[in-house]
Amino acid sequence: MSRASMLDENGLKKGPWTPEEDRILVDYIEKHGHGSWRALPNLAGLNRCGKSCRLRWTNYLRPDIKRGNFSDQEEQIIISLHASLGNKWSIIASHLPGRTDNEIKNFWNTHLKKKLLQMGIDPVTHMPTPFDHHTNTFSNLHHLLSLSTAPWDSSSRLHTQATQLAKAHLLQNVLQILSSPSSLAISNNLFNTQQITNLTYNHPIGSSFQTFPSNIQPLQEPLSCDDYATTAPTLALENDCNRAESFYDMSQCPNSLPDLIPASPECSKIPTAIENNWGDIMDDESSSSYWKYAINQTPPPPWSVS
DNA sequence: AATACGGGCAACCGCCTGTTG
DNA sequence: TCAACAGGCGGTTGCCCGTAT
Repeated sequence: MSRASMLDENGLKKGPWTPEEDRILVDYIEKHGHGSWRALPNLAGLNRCGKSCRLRWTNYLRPDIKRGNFSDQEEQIIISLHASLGNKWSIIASHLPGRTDNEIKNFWNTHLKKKLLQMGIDPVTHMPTPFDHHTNTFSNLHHLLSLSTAPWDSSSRLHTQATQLAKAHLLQNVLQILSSPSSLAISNNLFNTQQITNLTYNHPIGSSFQTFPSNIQPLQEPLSCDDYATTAPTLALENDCNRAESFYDMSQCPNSLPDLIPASPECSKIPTAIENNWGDIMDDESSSSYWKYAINQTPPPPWSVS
């Protein structure tokens, strides 16, 4: 199911593996371990380069490879981790037992990327598509709103996600307008624009990203199993029961995830001015549920100083 | 029925990093 | 300190197959 077999300049075979080659490789590794990959082909009697053997083993023949479709939970983990890590497929794969980096990479490129685009999210930045200054429209907002009002299967989370994204999208564009030079005076009455750049909100499909595109979330220390126990109740408080439950469902406490909301208790304090204005812009559900303030600058913001 | 087209994915390529002497 | 080597990683390629025309 791939390129036709051929020989490279060293006479080593390239292209698809035959069942017989697979059997030889598996037999050898089961008996001796892989050891030096470069030496393995000769020792095992395979006319392949070591690299090809390693890839075949790690991506296909390893006994702990999980086959089949990705679950919703796996999807969410991939999206979350990609928002934090970018195309670090091997690290993402380390959080999904039985999945290979290659498999996740392919899944991302063929499925998730399109899915995010359809939802109006840039798959690179994980941010809603920005305000279109040429047409003076909120690109994709209409689409998101139509998604949020369309009939949905009750088992699907997309409905909620689309609603939340539409709200987030609207808010982001409002913020952009407020932060424009012509609106600076107005926005300064609401809050310091420097502070805006550090606002993050909890991505409805499992990640956090900033309202302004200048920064990507830095890699956080992975969550420990205990962190999951504390993260899930937080999520529940945020009215995101599905996601909270999904954390609880990780019964075997899988590999850790980055901290999606980089906020210590004091850091997560939402400034009153912003909170009040959010309330005017957003409804109750989203105004207080999906936003947190991350303090990562010095000096601390005025509202954190009594 | 034949052909064109596009999606999915296994495998390869080339670069980067860590290790060793 | 440096070079050589091995392994790992992300990006890309190209074939197979299902679907549309």
